Amino acid sequence: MPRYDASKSEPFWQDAWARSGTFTARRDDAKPKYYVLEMFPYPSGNLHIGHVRNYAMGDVVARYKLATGHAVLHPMGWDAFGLPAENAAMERGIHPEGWTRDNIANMKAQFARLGLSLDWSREFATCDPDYYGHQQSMFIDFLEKGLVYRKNAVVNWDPVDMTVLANEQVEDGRGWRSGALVERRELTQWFFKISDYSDELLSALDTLDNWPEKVKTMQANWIGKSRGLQFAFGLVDAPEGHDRIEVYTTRPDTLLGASFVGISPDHPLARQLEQDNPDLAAFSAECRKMGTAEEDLEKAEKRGFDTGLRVRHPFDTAWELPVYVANFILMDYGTGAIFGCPAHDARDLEFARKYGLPVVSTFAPAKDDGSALPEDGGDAYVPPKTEPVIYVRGFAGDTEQTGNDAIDAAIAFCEENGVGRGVTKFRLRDWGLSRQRYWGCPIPVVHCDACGVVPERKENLPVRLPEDVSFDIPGNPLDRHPTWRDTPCPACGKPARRETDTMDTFVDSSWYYARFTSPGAATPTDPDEAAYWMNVDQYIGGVEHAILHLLYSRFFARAMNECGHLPDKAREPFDALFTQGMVTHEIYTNKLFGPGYSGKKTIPTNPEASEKAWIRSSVEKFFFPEDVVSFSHEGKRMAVLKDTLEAAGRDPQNIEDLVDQEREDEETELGVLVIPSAKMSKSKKNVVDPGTIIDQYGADTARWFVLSDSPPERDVEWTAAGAEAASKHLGRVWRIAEAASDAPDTGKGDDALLREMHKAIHDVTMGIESFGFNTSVARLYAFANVLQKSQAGRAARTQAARTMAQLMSPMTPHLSEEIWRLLGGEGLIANAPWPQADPAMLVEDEVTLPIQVNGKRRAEITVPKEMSKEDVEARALATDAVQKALQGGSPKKVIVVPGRIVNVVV
RNA sequence: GCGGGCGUGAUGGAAUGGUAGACAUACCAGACUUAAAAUCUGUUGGGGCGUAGCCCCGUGUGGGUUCGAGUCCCACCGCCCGCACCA
Repeated sequence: MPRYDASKSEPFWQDAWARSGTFTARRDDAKPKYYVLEMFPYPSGNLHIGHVRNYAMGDVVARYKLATGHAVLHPMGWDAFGLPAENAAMERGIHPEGWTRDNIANMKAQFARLGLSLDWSREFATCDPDYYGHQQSMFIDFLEKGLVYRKNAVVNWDPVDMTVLANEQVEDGRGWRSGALVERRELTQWFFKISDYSDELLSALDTLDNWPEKVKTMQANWIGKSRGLQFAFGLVDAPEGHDRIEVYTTRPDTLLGASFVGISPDHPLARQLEQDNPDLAAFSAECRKMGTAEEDLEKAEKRGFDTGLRVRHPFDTAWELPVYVANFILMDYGTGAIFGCPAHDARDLEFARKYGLPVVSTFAPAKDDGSALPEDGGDAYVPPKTEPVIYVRGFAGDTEQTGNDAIDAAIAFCEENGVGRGVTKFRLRDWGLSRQRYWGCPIPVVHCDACGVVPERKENLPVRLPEDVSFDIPGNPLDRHPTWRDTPCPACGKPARRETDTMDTFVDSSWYYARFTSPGAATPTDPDEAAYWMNVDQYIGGVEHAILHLLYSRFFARAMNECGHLPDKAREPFDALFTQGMVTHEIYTNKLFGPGYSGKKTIPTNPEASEKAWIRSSVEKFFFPEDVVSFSHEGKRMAVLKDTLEAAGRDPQNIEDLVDQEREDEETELGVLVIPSAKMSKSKKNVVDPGTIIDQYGADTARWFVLSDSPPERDVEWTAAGAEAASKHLGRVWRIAEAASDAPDTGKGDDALLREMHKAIHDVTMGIESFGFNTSVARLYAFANVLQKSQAGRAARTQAARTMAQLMSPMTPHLSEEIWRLLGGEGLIANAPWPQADPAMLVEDEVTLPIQVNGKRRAEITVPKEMSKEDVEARALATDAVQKALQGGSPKKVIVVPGRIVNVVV
């Protein structure tokens, strides 16, 4: 028999599947339907090994569901709009569409080699005018339903490139290309009214039983429902038009600890004051010279500007508080104004200490643990709201109560006394969808001097992107494209201008799952097909999408439902969600100047060496795996450059030579630092190309590797050794199958093998059902070990080997088909029904119980499975170890957990 | 900064609150071979002792709950992900 040759087998079976149409989704009312979807990729040009892991997982589910008698929908497409295409266009003078289409073609060819059970007849890209045309028509539907509106919002503005920057294009407050300091600028932009659904999006999380808890928690925190008090501080000597400052607080119980009022630089009062206060104007301008990312604001040093204005405390009009304009207060949150209570908020405390403002505790720990109060230099005291505390300056409710009770009491008190009202607010902001870019879905509205903002007529959709554009001038090409931009008003027919903003790419990915149910429909969805295929039974993707993509999709499904594009049951579109971990790979970086050097970039003491190091680092911050020799020494991963090793005449095979080289490099500061488990990226030179792996070992090996070892939700480290091991095992499986087929026809059975087979069926099935692919793989290793050693005759071993092939088929479909054919399986293994475990074969007659004495294992006994608790206890007490421990006395307590353990307490 | 997660042998990891280390990698030893590769077999958490056996320690660190904790609770340390214009 020839060795198994993946390079011949894999294309053969891929062709066989395609010809038989095995993976074409078909409605079949005799079967339950199953819709499995993996997050579609951005067509960056190359599939990376992380994609392989994502799609291999989805494929296991899809193939398993097919084998268990489901009508399976398993589609694939392309999330094709986005910034990288425009960046490529600018850098290389090419067109974003050409670049994108080329990348799609490349990646589709790479997909084909993986042997995934995808229904390619449903493929589309979000940059297809057909797809984005339907998106435009839904935008108009949403507009009619009042789910879209316009308002001002700030963007990152690059004053040199005269363009809007994405957050990722801002580095240390500067534009990534121009290096200019970024400014915040207000533009009128389109928003989806996702905030209308805040409560529903939050409460419906409870119905998502098959979503990871962590994702639901993250979404709940993001939506951020809070109950608080909204009230106003009256201004002393109020300037024109501003007699009060509205604030919202979630901690009204700390009102008597207030020491200042802070307002956003964008607050109307701040804006008015800066008119005739140049210092304040300068301060506010400084605040606006910051990126829009929340992270930047939060990390920035807290700064304020004393306006000189004062407000009266609502409980005591003689008590006045200063009003600051502060850089950490966002106009978008609450009312754009807060009161600061330094004793119970770390940020307010930092601010108060900086500006010498009073710090007054309103409550203290119920149990004095000796730590200093905030007014005595201690940390801000912010206990969980469920913890009882002593109110030293409370004004409502009991002296000792929880934060929650005190807040309720405070709101009630304030309402009774007419100081304010209790309100529920959400952190969730409306979804700004406008992007000042070319490569996205055009927003289908027209601006007319006479009629205002008018939606495009549906019969004119899609509003196609013009193809004749160039990227040699900064800014959005749509803005300067007169023949595209100038268009008659759909309402009055007079000359008007198209909206030149395009949509956020999150819009594209918020409904693709629905389009897959009827990709050719003349409307966004075909109601009948959507009713059949929705919901997505299993959605699989990266945890990095835990909040935005999934929240936006949940919103979109609701909005689509209200416009008649999705059935009621699809308002919550993903029944089950699985978030898989990344595939990582260690990186080899320059010790002195690479990242991860603990941030301590020490000044080198040896000037000559440092210069060399600098020269190298300016050329290479990272090294390719093939340019280094990596090794482990005293539990540390180390690496040296092949070049330096060779120059020094050292042997790369000799560990001592390697260690010597490493020491020497240390002294000359030319060392290579190994950082394990780094996210793959081109710039870090640690990307593993699936193509290379498939060339070397075949797709089955790549698939088997990414599914083995690590639990799917956790990151997996790509190692050459791991891939090698996967390949070896698949070779062994093939030899086991051959041996079974060649075994003498003795008719000899093997009871142990049969039991192992049924256990394997059970455990592998459980593993797949519960996304424990790594444990399924481990079980298959164990089964292979037993089968390999079996002395049974041909029939028994063939049956076992065929079952093994079936159990492996969702993971290694090509090899499994080959074995299936070798062992006389009927038709394609992909169509064969999933094997069933016989429950009778799973139970053991006897169990071995560990005997513990005071929780430590001291002996074990083997007893019949059905033995009574009393008998087990007697047997356990009779063991030497227990007798020894008892020393003639009697046990204090004996715990018998049937079938599990016996614990004797002495 | 805020929110979420993770931490177990040399390595990836397994373990409904019930024998920690399944399965695999790596290493070592053996078989086969002129040799190597491939393949097959076996050993391997650390330490100790009176070494057919037994004892002690051990799941990032420190506490706690429990007859019993890798698992639950609290605090800390380290790493990873998200933070609304990357996708």
